[in-house]
Amino acid sequence: MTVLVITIKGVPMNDKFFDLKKEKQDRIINASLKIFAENGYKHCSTDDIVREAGISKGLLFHYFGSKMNLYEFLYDYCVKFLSMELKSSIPTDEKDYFTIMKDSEAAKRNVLRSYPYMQMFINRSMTEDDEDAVDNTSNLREELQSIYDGILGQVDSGKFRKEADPAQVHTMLQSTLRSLMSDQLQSSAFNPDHYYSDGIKYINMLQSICY
Amino acid sequence: MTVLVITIKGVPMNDKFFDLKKEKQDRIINASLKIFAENGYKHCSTDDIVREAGISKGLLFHYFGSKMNLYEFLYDYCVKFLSMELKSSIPTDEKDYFTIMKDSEAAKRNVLRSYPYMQMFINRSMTEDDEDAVDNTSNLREELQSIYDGILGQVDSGKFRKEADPAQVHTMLQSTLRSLMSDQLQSSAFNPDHYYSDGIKYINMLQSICY
DNA sequence: GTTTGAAATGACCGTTTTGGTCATTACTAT
DNA sequence: ATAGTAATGACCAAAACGGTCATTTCAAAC
Repeated sequence: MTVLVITIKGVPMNDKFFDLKKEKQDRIINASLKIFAENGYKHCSTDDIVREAGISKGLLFHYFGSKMNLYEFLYDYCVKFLSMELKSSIPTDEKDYFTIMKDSEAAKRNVLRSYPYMQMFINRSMTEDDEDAVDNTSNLREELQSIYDGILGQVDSGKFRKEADPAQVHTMLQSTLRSLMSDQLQSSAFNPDHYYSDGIKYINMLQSICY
Repeated sequence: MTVLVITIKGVPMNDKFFDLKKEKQDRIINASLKIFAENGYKHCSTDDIVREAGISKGLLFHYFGSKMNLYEFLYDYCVKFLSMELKSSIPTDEKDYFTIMKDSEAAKRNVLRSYPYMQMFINRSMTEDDEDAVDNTSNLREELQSIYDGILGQVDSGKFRKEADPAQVHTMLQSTLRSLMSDQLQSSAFNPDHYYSDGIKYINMLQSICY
């Protein structure tokens, strides 16, 4: 008896996973995201994941079959979830850079409420060094990238004063928000709303000195 | 016959290490810094280090005795090297924030020329999760922190316009420079001077919109 | 309260990797 | 040649790895 089926996206797994209580699904997903995010594919151990999730090792492999399948499932899940939140939070006709970034942060906050380590998982994946892991998620990577590109493509940076280079400002903001999240996730009691309000402060300050 | 002696700083190692050609010393140090920086203490393997350094495993343990001793030696070495460069690059009577940051970047560039992964090693150590590794370097961590605190203590932020909060600006700049370095180290041909000139651009832009 | 089928377990497996050792070899300077 | 140190890498016991499976737990149906 085989328990693996092929999902729409092509990630082999046992669909019975989705019959679990949502809380348990998310506990497994979050534990996996966290351990992968912290150590990368190769140095992430399934023992650590099941310990973090509070489930048995057998169960993890019952649902996902292999470590690589789990990784692919997670990536697919992240791309779907992130793009959904982004699309519903950012109006396609918005052109102001800082407004878009605030909307994007609101989307991020929604993501973090359900999956605190989802953003870190994606961040870490950008420097993934395991060849197989990269190969098996390349299409998903491109899909996510094109969404980000699309959002930035609608920006009109006309309001920037001449001393403020939009590209440099964007790089700075991205770096700042990323390390802000990294720092706050490190601390024991992570709070998405706290992260969000901190992020908005930086965006507002940047806006006030860039316009 | 024991080959381990106690150095001034209290890190047990074989002093004969310093009799090696400087190039070989640095090859071993850089390989160790790189592997530790990429994986953290626990998931860093000595096999990876010797492969990266192009030496035999026996030699590494001949000089450093154990993985933990190597880690402590590296930390000690970094603190000494960083504080030396910082002290010689930043005048104690300089009060302007952006000038100090530029001097600090010049110091960093000098460090990177000899040890490209030194800064990343220290960065990674800030989120080290191995208890023993943290405990055994706690005094060195404090020493380095007090140096950074001292430098920032001499800053007079009077010239900042009211919309630009100095603390927030500093956080942003730190994050930006860190991810700038991280990105460039990722690429195959890392160039300290290239990193430096990129960093200066960000500092200049920030200065022009903060004053 | 018994039956039943799926959910869940964790001891266990073979393999790989780990930090660390040491008998041996290579090299260099007399 | 000789002597002494630099350097090697096969080797070790122990741990960790991804993955399996016989067994147990559990909840719903009768």
